[in-house]
Amino acid sequence: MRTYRHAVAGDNVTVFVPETPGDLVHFKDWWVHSNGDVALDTETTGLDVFSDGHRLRTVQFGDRNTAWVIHWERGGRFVEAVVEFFRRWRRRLYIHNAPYDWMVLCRHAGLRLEYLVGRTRDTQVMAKLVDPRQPQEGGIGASLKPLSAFYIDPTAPDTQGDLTAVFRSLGLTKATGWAGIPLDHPTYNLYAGLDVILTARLYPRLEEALSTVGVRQVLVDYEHELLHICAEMTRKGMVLDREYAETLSGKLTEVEDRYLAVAQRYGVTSVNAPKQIAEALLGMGEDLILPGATAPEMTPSGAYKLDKNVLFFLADLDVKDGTRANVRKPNPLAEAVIRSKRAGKWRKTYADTFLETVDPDGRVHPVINSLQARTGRMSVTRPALQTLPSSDQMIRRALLAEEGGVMISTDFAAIEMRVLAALADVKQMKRAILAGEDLHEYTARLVFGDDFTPKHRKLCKGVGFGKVYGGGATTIARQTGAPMEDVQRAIRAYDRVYPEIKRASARWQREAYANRMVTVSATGRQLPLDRDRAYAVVNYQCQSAARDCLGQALIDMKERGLMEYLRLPIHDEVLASAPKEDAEDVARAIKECMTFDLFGVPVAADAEIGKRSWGSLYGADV
DNA sequence: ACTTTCACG
DNA sequence: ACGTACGTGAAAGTG
Repeated sequence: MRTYRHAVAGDNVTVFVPETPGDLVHFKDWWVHSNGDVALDTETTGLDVFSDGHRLRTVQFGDRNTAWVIHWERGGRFVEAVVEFFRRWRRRLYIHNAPYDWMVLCRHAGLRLEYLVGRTRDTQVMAKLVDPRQPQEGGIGASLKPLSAFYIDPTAPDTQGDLTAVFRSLGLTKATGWAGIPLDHPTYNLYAGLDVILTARLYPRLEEALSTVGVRQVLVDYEHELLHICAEMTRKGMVLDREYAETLSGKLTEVEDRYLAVAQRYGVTSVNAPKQIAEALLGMGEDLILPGATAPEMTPSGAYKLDKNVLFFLADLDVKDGTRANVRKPNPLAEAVIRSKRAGKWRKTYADTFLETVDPDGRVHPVINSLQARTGRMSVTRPALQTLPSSDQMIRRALLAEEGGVMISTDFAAIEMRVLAALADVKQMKRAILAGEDLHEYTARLVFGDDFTPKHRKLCKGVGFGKVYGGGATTIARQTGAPMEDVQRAIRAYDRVYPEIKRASARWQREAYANRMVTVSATGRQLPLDRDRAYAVVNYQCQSAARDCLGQALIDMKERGLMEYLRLPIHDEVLASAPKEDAEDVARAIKECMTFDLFGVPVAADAEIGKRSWGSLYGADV
């Protein structure tokens, strides 16, 4: 038996690494006689759980003073020792970022997700419920290292970061190190063990912290249900039309190169280098001043701003639909940059990522972070399926329903406005929603009278967004393109018609100041505000409550037996795949789960049934 | 590591 | 007193 000793918060802790079947007997003695819960972690060859070569290397178990690193990779009795633990263990498992280890153990140890889910408390979820901010926003950070440093021991080692240094000393990289480091490497084993000891120590501290800030157990349980649902969706994944994706990648490369060649004629070697492009454009006699402005717009660091707005204007194209704007002479360099850059982004970020992440069965498994944003919103990575272009079906066309199935997309109708009406108890708004009116049309009529125009409606929609986002007249004018006077008039009228919004904002801000700058959501979520952006409280309240509407709807869907159809949550939308003949029923059931009362405001949803590809729900049929 | 840009809700 | 657009992930260039 290898043993390693280390100090954690002044205590001597021990990491045991069994080397013989005889050593494994001691491991069993430990867990059989343990009378508490244990922390669990795994080390693998990489993050790509669903790829062909992915392997499980070690499984670690521990309490606050002891860790056992079981070398699964050795096979035989070592594998049996782990399997026996899971067969007999009936108490809690503490896991930091559980969905990853769930996937690993399901795939490599053949465990049932339900078994693991029922036993797990995820310390990362608990930490995010105490403080959902990312480190760059002033939070502690959700990974084990900063949390351990904060809650347990400021000198806790950076087990991941320090290992990267070890990888380098062995001639390995961050990418190859996890697979290539020898199984017996002392640092690897010590750190593998420390991770579970730290997780075991983190759990009670987080329980304390949750109770101190007043997060109720029901919210913790609800988050764990969502963790499960999202893990099921990740595990199931989505069918990729691989041939289409390959062809698409090729076609995009072609476009990218063709327009890069045009840009090169003007001395631009990279379409992603704004500095070069600005220089070339100035050399062509452009002043980079947008209509209505008196000087070129600059970035915070003092460079010329050369984003889509500027480039589309220079190319005389409409930013929204890409058609000719006919307001100036098109600049050919600007147009080439737009086209090459877009094709490059779509290829690299989407088409190629599909092909890089697809599993041997032709499925992609997006990682769904069920509790990611500081408002509680979910995020999706590898690939980032929440951000596929929607202006064109080209990219979404690559993702398919199951064979013989169709895609169903169901989205909440104006969820954030409805949530605002409910949370702030906006009387007139509630009345309009209950009467089934188009909210922005209703507002336009109240503000501009019965002879309001579509422009007035658009403006009122913009003001509504402004209210939800906390924007002012300047931004709303810029976003809607409406004249400043109209915007100001609409805002004044809006405040008259819906006075409760300002009152709620003031109340939420006041309460936050009295509560360590934290506003508490309708579901009891802690939402820390930035001191210099207290106005964002309206957005945090709305975005967060809307996220919980989606969360509750997902839980209801699972309870109604719809889990197998669910593919992806997209903030106010749920994407599903169902057999053609069941599509109507599934769509209706999903829609019912997304239809409910929220403090007297009806929350509604619309379901759309497409064809086999996700793209069929966008633009022309496929 | 930071900045800029762009894809989404 | 007044006004402030919100939340993400990803790629590439810059220094």
